[in-house]
Amino acid sequence: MLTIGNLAKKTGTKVQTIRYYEQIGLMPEPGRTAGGQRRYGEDELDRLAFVRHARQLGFTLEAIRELLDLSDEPDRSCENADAIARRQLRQVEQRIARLEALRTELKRMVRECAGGQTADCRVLEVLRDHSECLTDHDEIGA
Amino acid sequence: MLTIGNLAKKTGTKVQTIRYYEQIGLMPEPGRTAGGQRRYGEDELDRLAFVRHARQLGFTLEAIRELLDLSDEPDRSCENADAIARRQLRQVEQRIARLEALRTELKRMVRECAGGQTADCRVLEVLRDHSECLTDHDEIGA
DNA sequence: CTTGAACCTCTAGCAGCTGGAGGAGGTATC
DNA sequence: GATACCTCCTCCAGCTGCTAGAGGTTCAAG
Repeated sequence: MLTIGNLAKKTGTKVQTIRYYEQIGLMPEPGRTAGGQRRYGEDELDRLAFVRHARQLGFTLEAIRELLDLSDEPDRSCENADAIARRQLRQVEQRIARLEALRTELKRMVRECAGGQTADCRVLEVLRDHSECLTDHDEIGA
Repeated sequence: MLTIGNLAKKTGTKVQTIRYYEQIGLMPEPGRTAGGQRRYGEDELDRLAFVRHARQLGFTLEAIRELLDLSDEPDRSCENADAIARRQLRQVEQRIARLEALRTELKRMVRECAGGQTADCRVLEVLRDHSECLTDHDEIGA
């Protein structure tokens, strides 16, 4: 039986985060000691590891919820899980493409900085003059 | 003189966002009509365009605040602006590297999905078994 | 002068946590 | 059995960067 602190250590999660997952229903309510402290078993450890791994892969908590539901029904088709993973892959690829455009522009800004005074600073100038850039990469929400 | 709605249109910003920027001190308090509606001039248009452009490049509002301060003092050295841009570039590059690692792993997951039942689903299996992965890319905060 | 769009303020909410206050539980040692 | 000390508990507030809605006012066109 693991305390919440030990579970946190084993999975590289913060204690607060585990309680948060419980609160939003991503983790089950665990057993408690007489004094009211949470105690966890192997099942919970596995589940949390799954969640954390999926988070590291960038899945949203909602997507993870779906994946957990799927993995609770071993007889169902794999298609759904596959679709979720593909969607995630597409999103990652979009983000990479956007970031690469940003990188290009940032590199240009930095390269052209002559190290003079801010009045002539390319960095500031580029930011001021929107027309110099490729415009259509809408980061911001990324 | 621009209404907030027109300013929003010209800069591709939402009205609410402009008011939010004012609230956090990123945009100045503009003049008002007798009835209390905001009216903007060229200065504010330029400033907002600067902010939006920097946001599209992924700068945080804090970084933008610094850049705005710098560009208000044309005599100061360009070094600071350059440092901020370089920092941003580094961050973008790190994010790209992380996302590329994720892409690799997601591709592997998806490629190996045989389309069977969830009991044998590679997608779920990979998420369950942490040992199969390269571990050290800690997305999550990205 | 009337209409209707655009404006106003204020509050609350989103994701995904993180941190702190103030207090109780658990365990090792004396 | 007492003491010390760490971990645990709940509850609430805050972070970034907006976005949405309620409920009411102003402005410009016709």
